[in-house]
Amino acid sequence: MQQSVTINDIAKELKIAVATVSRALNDHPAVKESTRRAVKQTAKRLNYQPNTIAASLRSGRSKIIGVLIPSAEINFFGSVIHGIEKVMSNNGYNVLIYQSNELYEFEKKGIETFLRSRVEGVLASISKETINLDHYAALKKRNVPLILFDRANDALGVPSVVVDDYRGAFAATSHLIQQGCRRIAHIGGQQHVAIFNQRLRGYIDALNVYNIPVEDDLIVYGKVSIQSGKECMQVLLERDPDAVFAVEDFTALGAIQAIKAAGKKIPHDIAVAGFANEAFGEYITPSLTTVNQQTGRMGEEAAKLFFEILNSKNKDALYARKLVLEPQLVSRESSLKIKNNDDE
Amino acid sequence: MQQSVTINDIAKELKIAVATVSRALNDHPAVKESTRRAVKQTAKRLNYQPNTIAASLRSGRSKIIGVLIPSAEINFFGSVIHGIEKVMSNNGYNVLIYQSNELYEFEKKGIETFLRSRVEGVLASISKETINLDHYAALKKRNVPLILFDRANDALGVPSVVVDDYRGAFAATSHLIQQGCRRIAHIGGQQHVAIFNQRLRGYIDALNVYNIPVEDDLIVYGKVSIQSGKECMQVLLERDPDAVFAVEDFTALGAIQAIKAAGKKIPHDIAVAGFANEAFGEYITPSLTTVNQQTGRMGEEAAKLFFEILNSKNKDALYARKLVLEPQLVSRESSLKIKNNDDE
DNA sequence: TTGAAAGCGCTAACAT
DNA sequence: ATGTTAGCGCTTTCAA
Repeated sequence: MQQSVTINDIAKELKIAVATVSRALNDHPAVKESTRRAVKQTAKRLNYQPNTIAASLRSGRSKIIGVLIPSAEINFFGSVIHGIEKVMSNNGYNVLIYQSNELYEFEKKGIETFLRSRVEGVLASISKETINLDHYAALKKRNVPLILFDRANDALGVPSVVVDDYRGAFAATSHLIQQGCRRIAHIGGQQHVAIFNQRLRGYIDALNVYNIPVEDDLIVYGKVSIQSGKECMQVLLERDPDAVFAVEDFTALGAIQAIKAAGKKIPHDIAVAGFANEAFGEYITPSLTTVNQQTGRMGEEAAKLFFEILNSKNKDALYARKLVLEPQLVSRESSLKIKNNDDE
Repeated sequence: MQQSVTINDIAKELKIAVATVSRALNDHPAVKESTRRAVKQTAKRLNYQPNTIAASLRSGRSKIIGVLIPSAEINFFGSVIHGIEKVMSNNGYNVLIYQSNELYEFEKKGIETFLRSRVEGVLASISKETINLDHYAALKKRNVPLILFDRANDALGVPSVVVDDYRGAFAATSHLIQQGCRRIAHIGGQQHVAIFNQRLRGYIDALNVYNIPVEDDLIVYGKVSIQSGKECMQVLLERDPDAVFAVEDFTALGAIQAIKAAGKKIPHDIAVAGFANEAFGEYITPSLTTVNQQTGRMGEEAAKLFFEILNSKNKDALYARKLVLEPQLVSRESSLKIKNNDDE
């Protein structure tokens, strides 16, 4: 950074007050058209760049929001960032990124960083490891709006954008039933993560609705990874399921590998469904039946929610706000035992 | 944002000067241990949060860097962000994100936003559409270090981190030759994008080294997408190649679809290699031979380069700096005609 | 080792 | 429609 042109320079150049320059630059109505033009012209000529830091300090509005995610390396979050940044940048806001790496300590640090940077809002997805939520409460205390996406937690009482995990799981399980499966296993995730628990519930309720007994033996819990999916499936294979609904796509992928290794045919012997609609699902063999979560839209909606809160007088009214996106079943080869294109 | 605790409050509380508080908080050596402790203690008690905006304005150091990428939705860039953010956050720096959406106008806007935000550096990947590079020169003029990654451009004379696209392409093509292929086609990308051009050159040189004639007929240029890959391959199929090296993985995927649709076997009739090591390549059938670009490391190295420049006296000396990461051939089913695990 | 004071660049009363 | 002025919260000389 070198000493740059300020509004002072422009003011001197035109022999007018800095206040007028400031007003002209910000399109304040009470400024003569001719002055405005003159100011903007010299600004351009001097190659003036507004200093948002100074503006922030004075106005108390940083025009920055913080986005806290587990990892930018995960496709899902990259996609959400994409949606968030799009809306923010359309509204003249900047996006600060912080990754928790699924670690509570980092998450806490991220919130502190945001607070120090005086972000005007935080959009966050809670890390898998996080159980204590006090650091989020700190935001509320300082009146910084918090909006959760995907990994939300109702206990915080903040607005959130989530996909209806329950219904997504219900749809996926129902689909497997409709394909004729009766011994449908489930590979679950960490149950303190709300979305994983809801997917389990959706699975159970779908079985109930179809009067299929829920067998504890057919439910195992893993760590949400390819490797874990493979291991869980190896356990399940001994219990002879005719389908498996995995808590997400990588788990499903591991399950597929285990099933293939065991010499069974998909979907003929065992049908498979995942959750998340990761890119690879479309290209593997067999292609993977899954649930689409509308990631890009999730980011956009979370960003919009932020602006709604920002512009509302009665902020508290919005704290109950919860936007639930409808998940979409994407049925592909891994589950289609019956020739049927209804679901696609 | 509400009126928060400032160092003034702490100073009053302890009846000392704000300067002392500032020094204590920043671990300035010339401050008595007891005062430092007292200050930090009251800071904590009053729930003081430093205001980085004020600090930035005064010190002229924002502790923010800007990252400009085409889209966070693309896995590759998510992965790079991951690496960048990791290093930055370890060094107490924050990361501002801006997406160009591959559009020149957005890219320009991003640089302006960064300049206004007084970022201390910019790490960027040039959009595919960008030909005019003046907006980058503006950074140099204002002494804001620019570091390019992946989509670099030597004409700018700024440090960069890239993968050796030429050698990656050379390795992939050589590998196809070693597998016994002789009529190796290439589906290229937009040739004004340096990395695509280098991949073409790597392909050509590999053929030359092995004394295989380069046939113009076997080279077609696409738009770097699944659909484009498919269309290009359909054209190539009429020219009877026994292998195809695609400029990147999605193009390769499209090519695979076209080859399968034509009833040919991979790799027996036509071997396929891509570039980028996208996640799906490992899971498709046949799994895709490709070139790994070390994305996470690319981000880390770019970030480290920034700190090197920041801490160096002779900044100009570093402007020639170019870090070339060695690409890694990942040979998988789509090209392995010979039983041979040497390359893996 | 500490304090006093200036001021980073801007905005927003208040005054004219 | 424009000018004057007082800071926003912090860091950093300079002085003690």
